[in-house]
Amino acid sequence: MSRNEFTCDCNIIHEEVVNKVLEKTPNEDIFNHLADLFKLIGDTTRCRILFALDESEMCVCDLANVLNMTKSSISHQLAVLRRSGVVKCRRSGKEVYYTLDDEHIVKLFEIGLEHIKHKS
Amino acid sequence: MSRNEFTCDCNIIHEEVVNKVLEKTPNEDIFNHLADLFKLIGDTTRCRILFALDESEMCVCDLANVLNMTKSSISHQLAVLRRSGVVKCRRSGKEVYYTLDDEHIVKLFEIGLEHIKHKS
DNA sequence: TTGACAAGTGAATAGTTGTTCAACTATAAT
DNA sequence: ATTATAGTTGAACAACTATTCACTTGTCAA
Repeated sequence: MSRNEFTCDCNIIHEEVVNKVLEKTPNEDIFNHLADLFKLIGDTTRCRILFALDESEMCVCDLANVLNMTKSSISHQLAVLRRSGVVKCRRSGKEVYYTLDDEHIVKLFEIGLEHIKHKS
Repeated sequence: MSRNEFTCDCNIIHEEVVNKVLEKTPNEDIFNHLADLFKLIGDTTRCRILFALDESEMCVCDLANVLNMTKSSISHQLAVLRRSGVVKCRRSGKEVYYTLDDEHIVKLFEIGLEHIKHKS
């Protein structure tokens, strides 16, 4: 019944602790979603885009100027953010305007900033 | 004085917006640190380790059993987490016991879980 | 309809990263 | 001392990812 029949290469040392923790462990999907969320904001470029959009709605060219990067690069990252549902966009003429579409992102940044202050 | 002399390949469309956002933009280090923090927890294995350690102090073998992974794999990830200062360890006999060492990690997970609930 | 510009996209490249494997060190027990 | 077990570590490999480049699409104005 122990787990080491599979890929773990060692004995259980504290069976009670392991069982208690296993009981409280969320299922795999939860961890995958959590990791995906943090991976999404775990990139300097995407962090800067999201920070910028938190200040103001912006088109791709504006963002490219703020970040001092190419339109293409920004556009690729915006596509990632849009697919994950944290930004949304609307077209107006030739431009496409992006806005934040997730109330949790800003909270995560706030705590992240606290963390940095605390560690430095 | 505009930024497009460098790597940006387009014109500023809304100069006021760009300037306003540029003023409020934190410096590069902040974004690098933020992204590093989220990258750190943006991995399924490290998420699971941190969740487990939030339940109880554990040694490497226990963690390997909980996650059903090899000791080596767990040890590598614990080294990453330790270098970043989010876990600490103490040796007792042959075993090395790890604990959470960062009050912000749990908060980040809480908001992350809210996000997931909200989106599903 | 033609030209100009904003934006999106697929393929390629370069850099990064997680796991495995095979050592190795550290500690305890016989 | 020898053996066994816990844990660490460096190198190698595979998988992933961010940016670049070239091209395409969409929209507006002349």
